[in-house]
Amino acid sequence: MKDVASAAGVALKTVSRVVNDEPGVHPDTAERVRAAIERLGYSRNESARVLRSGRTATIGLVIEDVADPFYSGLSRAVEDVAIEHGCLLMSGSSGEQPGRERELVLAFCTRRVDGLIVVPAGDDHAYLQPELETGTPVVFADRPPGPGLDVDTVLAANADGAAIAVRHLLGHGHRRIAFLGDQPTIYTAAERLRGYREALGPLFDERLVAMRGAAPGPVREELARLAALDDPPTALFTGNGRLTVTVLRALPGRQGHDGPYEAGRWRLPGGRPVALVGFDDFELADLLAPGVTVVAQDPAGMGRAAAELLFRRLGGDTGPSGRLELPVRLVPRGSGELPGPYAARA
Amino acid sequence: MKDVASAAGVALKTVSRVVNDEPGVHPDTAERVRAAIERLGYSRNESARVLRSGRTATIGLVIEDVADPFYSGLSRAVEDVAIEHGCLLMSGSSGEQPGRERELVLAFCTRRVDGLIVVPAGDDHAYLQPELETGTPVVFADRPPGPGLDVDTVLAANADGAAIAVRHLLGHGHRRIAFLGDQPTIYTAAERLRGYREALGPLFDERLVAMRGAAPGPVREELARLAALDDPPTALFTGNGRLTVTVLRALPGRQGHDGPYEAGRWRLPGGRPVALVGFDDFELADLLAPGVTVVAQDPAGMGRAAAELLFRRLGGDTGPSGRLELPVRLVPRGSGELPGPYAARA
DNA sequence: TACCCTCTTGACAACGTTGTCCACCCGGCC
DNA sequence: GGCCGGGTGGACAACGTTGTCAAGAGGGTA
Repeated sequence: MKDVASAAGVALKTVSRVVNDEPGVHPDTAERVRAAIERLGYSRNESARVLRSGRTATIGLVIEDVADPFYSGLSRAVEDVAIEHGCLLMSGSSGEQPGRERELVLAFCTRRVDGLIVVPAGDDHAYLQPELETGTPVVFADRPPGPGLDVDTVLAANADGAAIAVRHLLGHGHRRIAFLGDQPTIYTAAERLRGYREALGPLFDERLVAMRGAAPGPVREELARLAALDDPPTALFTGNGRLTVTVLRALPGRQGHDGPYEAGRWRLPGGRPVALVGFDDFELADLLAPGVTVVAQDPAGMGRAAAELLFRRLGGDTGPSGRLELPVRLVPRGSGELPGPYAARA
Repeated sequence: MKDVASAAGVALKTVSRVVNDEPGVHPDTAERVRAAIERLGYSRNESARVLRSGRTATIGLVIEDVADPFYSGLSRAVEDVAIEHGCLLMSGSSGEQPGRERELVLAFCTRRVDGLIVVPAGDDHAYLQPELETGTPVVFADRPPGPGLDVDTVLAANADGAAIAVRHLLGHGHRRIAFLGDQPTIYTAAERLRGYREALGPLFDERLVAMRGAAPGPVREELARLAALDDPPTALFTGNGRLTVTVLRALPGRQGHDGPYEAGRWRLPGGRPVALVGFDDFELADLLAPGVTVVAQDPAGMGRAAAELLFRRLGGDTGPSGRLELPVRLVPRGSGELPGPYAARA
């Protein structure tokens, strides 16, 4: 900027004024300055600007994993809203590790992001308190903050969605409905379990619950265990998108791999047909045979809602913090409509 | 930092030394300073640090769309390498618009990222020249830079991969092999077309080429056109992951939707069975019926390679810029092994 | 005791920008 | 002619950090 000033034969401050479109500069002078800027290929040093003004025009986003379609959809929506507000996005994946979540958040804070959107991995967020006190707005998405932290939060209707899935299966004549979910320490998994349990009421049977995560090994083991029960499930409810896919891979009745079974329905190990409803939609769910019935969340909607809340705060809204619960939607595609033993005759 | 200094009863510089683990501070003093830092909840202002040192410990990534699994996989790999080097990632989606690509790159530059990885949308990158001259290293990924720009580049073996796919289909007795690709203005699409054409040699027929992008409408139209030819294709080669999925959705012979056709093979509109090989792997390709044979790229490998090149430059490597071509891999799953009319008898 | 050396600490300038305040020029008015 | 006010431009400090350099303390040696 100094160079531009001397090249244009004006003072430093005049260049600053031109760059910031401030009033009080003669058009001719401004033109001379702009020419010098062009000639020297000058670009303002944002760090110095931040140092003075405190605004980075950058927001931070912490998610579990960009490579998970749920979070990449959310990411994209946040980015779009950020761009609308002239902001850029820094993002990081915590990989479900509380330590990494914390490191990312603090790294964003030292870089003085204007605001933060966090999908928490841990449940202790005391480390965020000082940042909140310095006035950095934070919005939690998908999972609520740990105790004692008072921030805006955007959640999906987890328990509701699970109940919808279970009632759908009950309505098709199923009474033995298994739940395969993520570790119950994860908020969304616990909530979905709660919805599942409440919707089942007295039909709830602990032996039909398997919450050992989405790794193929444990999923296979749990499916084998469920299939070997005296009174095995006639329907499965899977607790998230990754789990649904892992389960589908582990079921023997799938197309082109099924050996003795005819195509067109999913089966437990051993061969009994089984109905299936998954939480979370996923691409190609409609192309499988049969199509996979899901309770769909809207990741982009969640990202947009969180980002809009954040920018409302950045715009100066100091009202009490709120909690938003986004609705979910049942998408019937065939796998959840397989009639169970108690189905009403047509 | 000033507050910390006075709280600990030392000079500013001493605090700076402690914060940066510089030698020459008495352990007792350092302990006192650390206590004060803890007590005041101090965190270094990275902007000021950048202003002095010039390093932001941040790199920028411009891709087409984070929500596309190819790019989100690439993103994640870049992020992992960045974290290993103590860097954070800023990323943005250009949405295939050259103007947006440019804006993102320049926005990253004014924020003084240490380096950039770019999947270009446009083919004029003259605007990058000044940044290169100021010493910001740039790596192009997936597509090469426009003319005149001398930077490291990581590409997939696009033409090779297409040729592999075509030879695979030829080997199974197909002679009429159609190509459905993205707009030929996109580098990867053009390269794949080239590989397809070269592998077909005299069998190449312009009428079997459809390059109108991945939108469902045009894809459906092109499939209808191909099916109506006098000499219709017996095999399809699709030019990228999104296209493969769009084509699968548009084919009538799919499971649970097919009416008169038996399951287990893909069919053209009208009912003729058709073999299919796609460029790019995608999740669940193995669960479809039949499984979709693909030529798989490695998005994470590409991200890692690009990031490692970038950090080599940041580490001071000033050698001539290079071009890396990553191999691709044929994954047979059934759809590409359907025998064509010229298949050798068993 | 004088000297030198090392270890620790501090004062100060500088990074590039913006906010504050002041100086100047010009025309019009009393 | 003196004064005022608006329009323009510039000098300077400040943001929070780090690099440079020098000063002081303490110990060993001549």
